[in-house]
Amino acid sequence: MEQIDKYLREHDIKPSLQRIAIMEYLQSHKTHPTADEIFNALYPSIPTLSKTTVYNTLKIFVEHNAALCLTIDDKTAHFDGDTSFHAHFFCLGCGCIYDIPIADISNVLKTEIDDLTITETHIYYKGYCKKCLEEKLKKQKEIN
Amino acid sequence: MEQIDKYLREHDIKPSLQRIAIMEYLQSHKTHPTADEIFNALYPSIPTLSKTTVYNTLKIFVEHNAALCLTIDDKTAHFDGDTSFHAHFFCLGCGCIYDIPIADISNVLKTEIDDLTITETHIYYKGYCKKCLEEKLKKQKEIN
DNA sequence: AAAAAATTTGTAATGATTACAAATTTAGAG
DNA sequence: CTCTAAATTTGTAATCATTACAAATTTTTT
Ligand SMILES: [Mn+2]
Ligand SMILES: [Mn+2]
Ligand SMILES: [Zn+2]
Ligand SMILES: [Zn+2]
Repeated sequence: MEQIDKYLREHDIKPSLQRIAIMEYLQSHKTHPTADEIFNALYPSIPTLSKTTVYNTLKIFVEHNAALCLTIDDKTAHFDGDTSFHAHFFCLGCGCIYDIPIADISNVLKTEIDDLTITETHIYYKGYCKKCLEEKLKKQKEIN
Repeated sequence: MEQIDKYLREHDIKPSLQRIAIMEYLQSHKTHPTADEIFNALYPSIPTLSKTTVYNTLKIFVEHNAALCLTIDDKTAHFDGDTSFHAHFFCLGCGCIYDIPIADISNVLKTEIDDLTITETHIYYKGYCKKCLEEKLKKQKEIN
């Protein structure tokens, strides 16, 4: 818990009960949760928590590079407490998101393009996890 | 225009006045427009056009791999009539999206991971275009 | 202890997207 | 050509994630 406090300070974020709880949740759950999922998970232990606070806090985390906002899912934003460079897999069936380690491609990816200043690079895979692929094939069969 | 008709048929999409107009717009405007932008652009020439039709049609295009849906912008979906593999740059200031050619990284990117079946691979850069970076620096100065 | 600043909260608004049923158009059979 | 069914389009209402905003609370400074 002291680690979280330190992590926030290192990113110029003043720790508070809510901020610590949200960052602690982000870093201990590698599921890339949505704001809503974080709220529902923390609400029982922090009954005064407001959903607005979750949204506000996540925005602060992202602005201070203490967390990543993933726009891989067109329905809702997902958040990642791991800011190291890695790719993501998004299942079009169930919506789960997995981390995908990526070899060093600094020689392939650009850090500057023409007059564009790059601040973030994202690599996303989309497809179907094992469970969802099986269900999909089963439905295909039923049709034929 | 005949080209569009053929392109749609090749993707098993029955051409209609609206579908042709939307695909024609997508392929002739490399701006990665939103559904709303497409609607506003086509409405003058097709006054009966419904925004629902634009959404429905774009969904069909994506399902048939005749267009790409970009989730790079957390505000709204953008669409791309170019389905060849390329990366995108999204300006966090003005929201413009540029195509970024990408060297062949088939050796780096995966096509199969564990039990995950990949159907799409996306590479996104985020940052600031020249104009927006200058505005941003100007505002910084004003503060200091 | 009082005042100011920062943070949190609850509610209302926003805005993109979807659900749905009616209207229109297209395709096929006779 | 005419009738009927299927496909497509349309308009409106609903959904739902996110944000705006102002009041309440907590923290910091004086
Ligand atoms: Mn991750
Ligand atoms: Mn493109
Ligand atoms: Zn799945
Ligand atoms: Zn810009």
